[in-house]
Amino acid sequence: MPPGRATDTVSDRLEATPLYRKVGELLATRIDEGFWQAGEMLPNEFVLADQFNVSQGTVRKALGTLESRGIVERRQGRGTFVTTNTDERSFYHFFRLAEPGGERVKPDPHSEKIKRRKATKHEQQQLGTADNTEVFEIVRVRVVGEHRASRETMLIPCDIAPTLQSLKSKLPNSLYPYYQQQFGTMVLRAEEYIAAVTASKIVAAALQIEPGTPVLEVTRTAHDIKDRVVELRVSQFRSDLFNYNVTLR
Amino acid sequence: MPPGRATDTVSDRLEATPLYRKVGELLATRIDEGFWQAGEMLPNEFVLADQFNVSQGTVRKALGTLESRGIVERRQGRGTFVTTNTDERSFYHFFRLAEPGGERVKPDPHSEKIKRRKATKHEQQQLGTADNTEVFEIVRVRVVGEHRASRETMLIPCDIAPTLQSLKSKLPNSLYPYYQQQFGTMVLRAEEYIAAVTASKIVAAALQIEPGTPVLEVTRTAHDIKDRVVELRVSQFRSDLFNYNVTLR
DNA sequence: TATACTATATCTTATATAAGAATATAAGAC
DNA sequence: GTCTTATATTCTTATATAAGATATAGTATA
Repeated sequence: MPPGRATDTVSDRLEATPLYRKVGELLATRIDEGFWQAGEMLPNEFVLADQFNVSQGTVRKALGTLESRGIVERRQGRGTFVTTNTDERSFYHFFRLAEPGGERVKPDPHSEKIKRRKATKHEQQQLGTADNTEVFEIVRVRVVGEHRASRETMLIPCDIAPTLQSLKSKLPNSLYPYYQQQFGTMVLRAEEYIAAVTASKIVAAALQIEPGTPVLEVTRTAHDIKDRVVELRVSQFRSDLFNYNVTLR
Repeated sequence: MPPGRATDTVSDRLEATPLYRKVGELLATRIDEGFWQAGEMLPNEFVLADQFNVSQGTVRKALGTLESRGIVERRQGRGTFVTTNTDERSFYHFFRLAEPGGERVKPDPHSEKIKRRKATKHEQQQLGTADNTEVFEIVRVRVVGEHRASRETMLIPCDIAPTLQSLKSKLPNSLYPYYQQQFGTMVLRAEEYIAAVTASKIVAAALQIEPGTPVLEVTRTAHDIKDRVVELRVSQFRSDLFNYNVTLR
């Protein structure tokens, strides 16, 4: 079929979107809705091309956009797979702690508390949810070797992670893989605001440092495929032993 | 010409690189060497295809990689242009200051000092240069409205920016566009390490805050097309009024 | 018979090319 | 000046072929 159909009219001229983008959107929506789950293999390019009634190259280009957004991973000769937020991946993308001027570090969980409460007005606004939203609040301390590294306070709407509190065992090391496995929520983007503050008594106790010591305070909103906010997080990082590392391009 | 030639041997099998990547590398090298300058338009896809003896589609894919690396910008119907590091672009990519939880801010220069000196051993190592490297050291303070926002200390090897000190007028608002215009050096990537520290007397004076106040200290290496280090920079940011913002994906 | 190796078939994504459409700009007609 | 046309550019789509990965069947060997 030639790209420009003979039936072009003004009305569909207005909504002229390239085929590959339409296909890409449809695929993204399917994945968001759990049609294909984490780690699952998508049908091959030719099958998808058949389903959408386009050529393999067009499906290919659509899949390329999903790949660059981190939604799928592709391997020549193997197939196209829904990205699994493994611990590794999750840490690599969303946990930026590093040796000063050097390699990134991977901390271990040390302790955690979880409770259910109502979100404040401000939190509701940040989450983009209605009034009276209930959230889980998780406070977790992490260690690197012998040292306390961070104290994180996470806020997750209950309707996103309904069974979170009934979890009997400890929370998994990384939450985003858990969100994905349990609730089909795929964290793809995080927006962070970093400040230097003095450690409060609570933070100092958690990080085993003197109150008043400067620490990094990182405020984050985490977003899914459709850019919905799925988590609020405020973390304090010990900054004398570790740095926050990021690459700008 | 079909992709796999009948003359394939073991030796050229080993160096099997897709055409579009070879073409991309050649184009990147040309731009790095100043064959096409900032803002200049490249020949169109068909002309380049002719020059490299490949099809338009292959050139197109190569240009796509350069575009995603930020080396060129393309506009349908207009052409492909070497990216100009405008002030806007430079600030947007490489200056991450923002209102807490909100919009990015664009500060103005307030004062600056420049001198020439020998790099220390450690600096040489970070720059990846030989012994006895001479550098320019620039110290600059920036303001947002009435408030001091940052104090930056930049280190640039003299051979990268030979005429920097002879500059009569004030330094331009943003340095990277200047590097590109004057020396053909295109900063594409910056690696940053962020720490929370207490303001020293010098920093406190520059930022007009009390000594001991926590400030953000950002240590940066800036890299060009070929990933050479072209600048070292240590910046202190006032953190009570501003935050460091970054998007992770 | 069981096991290890090897070729082969088949499934997958990747690469290269070609043709036409969409977009921007300049030149020409009125 | 304003509209139309021409021209130059990138963008979209389709097609054919290559290349990578994996399972399977066959074969030799112990």
